[in-house]
Amino acid sequence: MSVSRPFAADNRQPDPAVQPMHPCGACPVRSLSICAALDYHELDHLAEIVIAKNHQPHQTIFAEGDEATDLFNVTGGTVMLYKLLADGRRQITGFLFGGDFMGLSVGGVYAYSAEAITPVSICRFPRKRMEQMLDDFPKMQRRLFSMASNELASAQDQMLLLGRKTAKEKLASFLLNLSRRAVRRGQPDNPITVPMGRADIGDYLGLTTETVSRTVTQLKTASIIRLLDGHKIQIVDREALEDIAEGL
Amino acid sequence: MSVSRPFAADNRQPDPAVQPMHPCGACPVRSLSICAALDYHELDHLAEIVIAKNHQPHQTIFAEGDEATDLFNVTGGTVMLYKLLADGRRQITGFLFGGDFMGLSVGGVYAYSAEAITPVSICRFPRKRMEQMLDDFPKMQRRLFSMASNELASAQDQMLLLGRKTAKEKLASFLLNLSRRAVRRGQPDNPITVPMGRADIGDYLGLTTETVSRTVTQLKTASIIRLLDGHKIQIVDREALEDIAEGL
DNA sequence: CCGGTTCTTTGATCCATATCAAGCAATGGC
DNA sequence: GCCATTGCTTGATATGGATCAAAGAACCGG
Repeated sequence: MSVSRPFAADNRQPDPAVQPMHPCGACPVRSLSICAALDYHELDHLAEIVIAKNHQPHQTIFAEGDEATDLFNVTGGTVMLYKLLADGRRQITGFLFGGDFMGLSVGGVYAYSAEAITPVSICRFPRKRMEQMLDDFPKMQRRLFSMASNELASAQDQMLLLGRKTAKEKLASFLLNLSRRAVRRGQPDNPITVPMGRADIGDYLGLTTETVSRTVTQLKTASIIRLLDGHKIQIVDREALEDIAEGL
Repeated sequence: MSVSRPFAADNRQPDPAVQPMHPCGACPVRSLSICAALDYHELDHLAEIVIAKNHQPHQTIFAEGDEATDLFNVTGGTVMLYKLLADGRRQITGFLFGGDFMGLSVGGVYAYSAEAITPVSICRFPRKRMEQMLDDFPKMQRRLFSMASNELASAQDQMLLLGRKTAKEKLASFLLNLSRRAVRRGQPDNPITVPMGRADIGDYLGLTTETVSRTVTQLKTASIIRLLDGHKIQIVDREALEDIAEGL
């Protein structure tokens, strides 16, 4: 790893008494998040402005239209971002896991709501102080830009999915995405943990609960996946799933 | 205007013999694009690396999967960005007009294809030299980030549209977006110019050509819009259109 | 461990939009 | 200015997924 990690390097345990300002040093998702742009020293500055918080399932973290005072980094658990129409129709625009960030705003207000699906731990960075940091650490600015670019690319994939894929193709794509993202977090690619319910999956894929359920059953019956206990799904035939996801 | 423009200020015409390196100085969309971050002096550096090009309708500017060597800025005309599935199903992820930029990449290759719809003029910035500039001019980095953030927000709006809106709501949203974007370019908000065909609109909204056509007819019959010559549509009842777009 | 709540699955039916099929209108090359 | 091509509209029919309905299955608080 190119980032220096003195405490790991000399095999000492970080001592909380010596490092009271380093909650970030031990962060399990640092290498995935905005913070990966900073070395151990620069992390000090970040640690000074960060507020760590936990949220319970169904708790709203911020709502669409709220004044966008903070940027957030998910460090554990699953969060969903969504937008609503006046009559309650909902589109989930993304599921966030450890290492993902959220809170980009346009015109000073959040463009979507964020709600915890599982118990969630989150780092909150006051936007103003964060912007100051971005000026001081261009590396961080780049990192944020690169993460936004990635988000944009996956938003475009999602448009293709929503606009042009069938229910089966949507579900296959979704499961494979969960698998790929699990790998990025250092988790096994199989079986995958699916912490969100059928209704949430539906609102993410532009389907109803019932169609999600039926389509899961189809893939199960075709022996492409297997449902396990504890919100887990085993991918039995990944190649078949990939073919379906690409519309082959 | 806060950006200094010496030649405008003293009422002299820019002399091409004296200003051969200032194609950007006279750019009609400068205030909308990446370049807005730069003052007249800094623009010199940009002008040095820029390559201006024109493209004819149906011409591909770059293709999904191509090595992402450049960033682009549309200065005139209409461009579409799209992704394809193996069997030819297409999702248009965006229409670009003067001032819009494109070419963000992930993993070194373009994530979508870009094709001219009308005759188009484009500024092309070699990525490598552009990145150098971003380091030298943090303002520009910020500008790019802010533009990417806006793109992300409208991508999320589009997900809501694709996943949860009806054909009528989709079309109403589309027409209003065209109108709002025309205003940003200093054009009248009404009537709007709709340079793309029904098939392209369909592939943008997740509908077929026929459904787009039928839905346009519906709005026309309801006297909410009127079709004019030259790919123009007049919005007759904007409030009704807005209500439809929001699902009211 | 029990009863209530919530989530998931399955079934029957419906409908918005896709698909298939022409006819019609605009556009462009010669 | 005419024909060929392409794009747009309209009509008839089909269908994937929505909706309505209800029976399991998992979960949870006491």
